[in-house]
Amino acid sequence: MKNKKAAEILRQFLKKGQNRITPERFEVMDAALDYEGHFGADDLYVIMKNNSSRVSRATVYKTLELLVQCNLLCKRNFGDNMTHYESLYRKQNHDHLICMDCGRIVEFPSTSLENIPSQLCNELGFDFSSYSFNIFARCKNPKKCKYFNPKGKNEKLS
Amino acid sequence: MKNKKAAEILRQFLKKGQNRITPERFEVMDAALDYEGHFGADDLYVIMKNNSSRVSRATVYKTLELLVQCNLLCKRNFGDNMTHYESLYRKQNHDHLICMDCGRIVEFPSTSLENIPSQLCNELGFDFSSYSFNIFARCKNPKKCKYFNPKGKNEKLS
DNA sequence: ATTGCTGCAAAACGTTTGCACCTAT
DNA sequence: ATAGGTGCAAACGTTTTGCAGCAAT
Repeated sequence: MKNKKAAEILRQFLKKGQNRITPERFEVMDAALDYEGHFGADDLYVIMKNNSSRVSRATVYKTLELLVQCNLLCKRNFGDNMTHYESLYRKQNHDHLICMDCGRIVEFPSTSLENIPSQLCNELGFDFSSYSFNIFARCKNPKKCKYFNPKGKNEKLS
Repeated sequence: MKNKKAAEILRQFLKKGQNRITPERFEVMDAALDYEGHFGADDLYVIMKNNSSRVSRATVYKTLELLVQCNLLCKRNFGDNMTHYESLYRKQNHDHLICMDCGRIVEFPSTSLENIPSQLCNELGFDFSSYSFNIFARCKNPKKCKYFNPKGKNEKLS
């Protein structure tokens, strides 16, 4: 177990519920927290398999949900109909700009929004939970962008 | 054809490309623009089928993309891994609050954000295309909410 | 006549589920 | 001993694709 502090958070969370403390869950946690950037559940499964882990796809998917519940991860949706996860552990608040040409994801601090979401919830009579703010844009010079993806894989984003 | 002005927009758009002007495309356009609120591509297909249309699923999916391209529709992603479409025709700019208990979608004007997205694109060296701003929240009193969904269908949203 | 569009069914994709076996409690 | 978790494969729901026939240009 590489992330001891996070492991303690997970352990406490599992104890609180009726959840069992299993090695597989910590294995998934380590892989998830070590991942740089945003990943899909299946990506992580493949990575773990390539590192000769024996966890199953089902366990990876279920454990990621647990990690979201205890705030070690968060979910993101960038419009490509798959769930992206991202470590929240030791990270500051930020939002995302997605390049529609090359698929690059640029993070920027959320300062511009600050307390707009919770304020709006109050006005509308809701309890704030979370928000997502994504900007979709294009490299100023896609041809010269080293990430340029001529297939336009992310064309469908919006 | 019910929406004559929109039909003209679509017609011009199709002519500009190498696209053909077919009755099916106008049929999908009418169904889409007449829909109140957000809909999935398959929802629309089923509705059209129930109204004894002969369009195929493939045509509905493809035509919706065309309608997005000519700005009659826009895509939304609320985190449930399916694409929601919404008419842009005669609608003002707004964002969405999604209730995680009952799934209700509340629209509110985008005034609070205004020009933040395009400003940020400039700073980061991108050409602004679009943005999405979703707030996830819960009814202050879910038990009394007439939309209350005890199954928590939208629990996975974030 | 040509090329793009249609409908259909099959495939693809990410994700969830059912179940027999296993293991933490 | 008994919930709850695991791995596997099958099922799921949404979306895309291949293809033969059709229709707009």
